[in-house]
Amino acid sequence: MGRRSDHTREQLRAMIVVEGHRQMAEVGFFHFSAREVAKRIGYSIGTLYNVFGSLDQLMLAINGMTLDLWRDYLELRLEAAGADRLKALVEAYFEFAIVNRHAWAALYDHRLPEGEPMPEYYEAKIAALTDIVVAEIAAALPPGKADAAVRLAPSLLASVHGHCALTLTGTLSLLHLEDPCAAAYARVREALAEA
Amino acid sequence: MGRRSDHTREQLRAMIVVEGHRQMAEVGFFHFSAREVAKRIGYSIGTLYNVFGSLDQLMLAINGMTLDLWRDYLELRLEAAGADRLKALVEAYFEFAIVNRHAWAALYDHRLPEGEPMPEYYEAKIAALTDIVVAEIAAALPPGKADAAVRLAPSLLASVHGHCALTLTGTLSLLHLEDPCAAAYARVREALAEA
DNA sequence: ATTTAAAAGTAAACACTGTTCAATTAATGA
DNA sequence: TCATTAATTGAACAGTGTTTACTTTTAAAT
Repeated sequence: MGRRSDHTREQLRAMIVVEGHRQMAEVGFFHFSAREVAKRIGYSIGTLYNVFGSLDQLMLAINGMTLDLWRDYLELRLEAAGADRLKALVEAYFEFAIVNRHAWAALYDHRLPEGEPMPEYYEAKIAALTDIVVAEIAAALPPGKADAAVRLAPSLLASVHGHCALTLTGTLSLLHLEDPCAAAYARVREALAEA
Repeated sequence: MGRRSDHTREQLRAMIVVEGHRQMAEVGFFHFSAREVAKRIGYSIGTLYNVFGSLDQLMLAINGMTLDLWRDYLELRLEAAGADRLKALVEAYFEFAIVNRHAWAALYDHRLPEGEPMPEYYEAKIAALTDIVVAEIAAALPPGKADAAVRLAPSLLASVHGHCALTLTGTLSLLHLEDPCAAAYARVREALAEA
C-alpha cells in the first residue's frame, strides 16, 4: 500500500482528533479551522477529508473525545467523593465545563444536518455519561423508588445543564445568580425530596 | 445628502433587521449570510457595514428583535392565562422556542468577543424578559416571601432553559424525557414548594 | 526483478464567508 | 452653478469548507 509516513491509518486518525481537540479547546467552535489542524500535524487538508469524509464526522470525533474526558473526570471525582455523592457529581459537571469551556461548549455548538441521526458510537458515549447520572440518582432515592431514576435523571441533567450553559456562555446575563453550581444542586435536592 | 432611495437611515436600519430576522428564522445562525440579507433588500454588502459597523452589531439587533417578540408572546399568553399563571409562562417559553426554533437558538449561538460587554439597550431587553419571570414567581410565592423571587427566578429560568435547549437542539438526545415542558414545570413547582 | 494495482497524499480550483475602502453617485446649501 | 457632504457601491483581501484530478509511494503479483 501507499503510505509514505510512519503512521498507520488509525494513528493518523488519532493524531487529527487530538490536534483537533487541542485547537477546539484553544479557539472554540466558531474559530475552529480544519485547514489549521491539517497544517499543525503536517498534512494537507485533503488528507483530513480522506480520513473523515466530512467536517461533521471530524466534529463528532472531537466531541466524542470531549465526552470521554468528561466521563473520566466524573468517575474520578466520584471515586474521591465523600458522603454527598450527588453534590460531588454536580460540582464535577461544572468544573469540567469551566476548565474546558470551549471544548465543552462545542458539544452543543455543533449540530448535525437536520434529520441526520447521530452515529451509534457517539450515542453510546452520551449514554455512558447519562448512565452515571442515573446510577447516582437511583442511589440517592429511597429504596424501592429507584426505578424513578430513569425518568428523573434527564430532567435533573437538563436543570444542571441550564445553570451551567447560561453561566458559561453569558448570553442571558443572569445577575442575581451568584453561585450557579450551588443553585443547581439545590434544585436537584428539591426534586429528590419530592420523590 | 446623497441618499438615492426613499428610505431614511432609520427605515433602512429597520429593513435590514427585519430581513435579517426573517433569514435567521429560515436558515438559522450557522447558515446566516449578511451578503444574502443585503441582496434581498436590494442593497450592497457595504451598506450593511455602514449602517451597523460590524456583524456583531447586526446580530445584536436581530436577536434584540427576537427578544421583543418573545416578551410580547409571553405577555400575550399571560393575559389569556387561567388560574395557573406559572404553568402558562413555562408553556409559553417552550411554545415560542419551538415555533421560532432558529431565531430562538441564535440568542445563544451568537456570542460577543470575550470581554466585550453587551450594549445597554440589549441588556434592557433581557431584563424585560427576566422581570416578567420575577413578577410571576413573586406572585406565586407565599406573601412575605416574595422578595426571594429575585434570587429564585434566575435559577428557575436556567432550569426551564436547560429542558428547552437540550430538547430543541437535540445534542444530548435525552431519551426517557417524554414531555420536557411538563418536566420543567414540575421542577419549578418543587422549588416553589420548598420556599 | 519488473510490472501492476491500489492506497496515500497533495494542492489547485470552486464557491462561499466577513471585512475594508477608494471611488462614485446624488442631494443639499451657498 | 458649484462645492460640500452624506450615501452607496463593488472590487479586493484573507479566510472558510469541499471536491477532485493528479502524483507519489508501497505492497503484491507476475
